[in-house]
Amino acid sequence: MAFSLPDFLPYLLNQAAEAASREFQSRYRSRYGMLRTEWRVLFHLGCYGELSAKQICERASIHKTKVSRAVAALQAKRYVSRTTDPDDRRREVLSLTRAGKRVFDALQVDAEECEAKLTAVLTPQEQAHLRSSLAKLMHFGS
Amino acid sequence: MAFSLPDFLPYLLNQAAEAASREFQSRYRSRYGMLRTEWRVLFHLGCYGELSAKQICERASIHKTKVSRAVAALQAKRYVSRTTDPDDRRREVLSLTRAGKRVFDALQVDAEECEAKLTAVLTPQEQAHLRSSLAKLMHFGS
DNA sequence: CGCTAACAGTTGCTTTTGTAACTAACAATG
DNA sequence: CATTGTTAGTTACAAAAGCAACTGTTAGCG
Repeated sequence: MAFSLPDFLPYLLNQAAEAASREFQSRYRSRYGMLRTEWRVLFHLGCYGELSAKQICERASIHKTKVSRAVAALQAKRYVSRTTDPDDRRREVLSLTRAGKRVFDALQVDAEECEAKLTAVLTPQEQAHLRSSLAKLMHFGS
Repeated sequence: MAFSLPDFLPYLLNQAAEAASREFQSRYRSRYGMLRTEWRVLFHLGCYGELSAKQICERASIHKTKVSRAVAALQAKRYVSRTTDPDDRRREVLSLTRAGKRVFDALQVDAEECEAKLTAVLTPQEQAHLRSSLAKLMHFGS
């Protein structure tokens, strides 16, 4: 039986992911000069509150050097502040500054618009199925 | 209403795509020293026969510089050969060498194994829905 | 305690990607 | 046919990612 590239899940997933990302990317990039890892870190802090770099790495499965540099960039933009955890001085607790919260709020609106555009091509049932399947695949290797 | 990061499609899609890619990546990387764009180019030629770089760019929506470099790398590995199209001497027609075909055949087996592992976490119906939704999202911006 | 191992995070160096400018070939217009 | 514009593909330079080695801190164990 012939192999079909457009049915190969890693390929299909990647194509869909890139198409979806492009839409949102234009917003955080042009307006705030942020990189992909940067908005992710910002959103993690915005959605879940204070976290250490390590916790972000685990939740998002991003490598620690990427997070480290994203945090440094966000700190340079004054969106994120850090304090050393007094109970474990290796740990740096990250949180959004007021400016960071404002940017998060603004990008949240963009994200919702983007989500609306994407989900518009799917029925509510398709959306539910998609999310459920993606969630299963996401935790694949772990 | 609170924004939920794990329900945000660009994020969810990306996480799932990366998880799925990791599985296959280990194979083409360790065994053939190939990069992501390289296996894609190889598979395009393997699945569809002779193509120009431009055609691969369009089909896979990969930037032309990435394809250019992937083709150069595949040519250096003697997996791909090129001939100038006599009807349009700007055009370079690419095709797999015998060695390239062998590698393609081997990787096809790996791809099918990988696909099987991934689809194992989904029912046949879920798979069908997933593919259909991904296909819709894939052609989003175009 | 003192020693070793593990951990959080950073930095330096290499590889890969992105962007823009380039070459070479064709096409259209006057 | 000259000139201007367009296309296929490459290359040079800058930005970003990956990897390994490093610092500083905590934890375990003799």
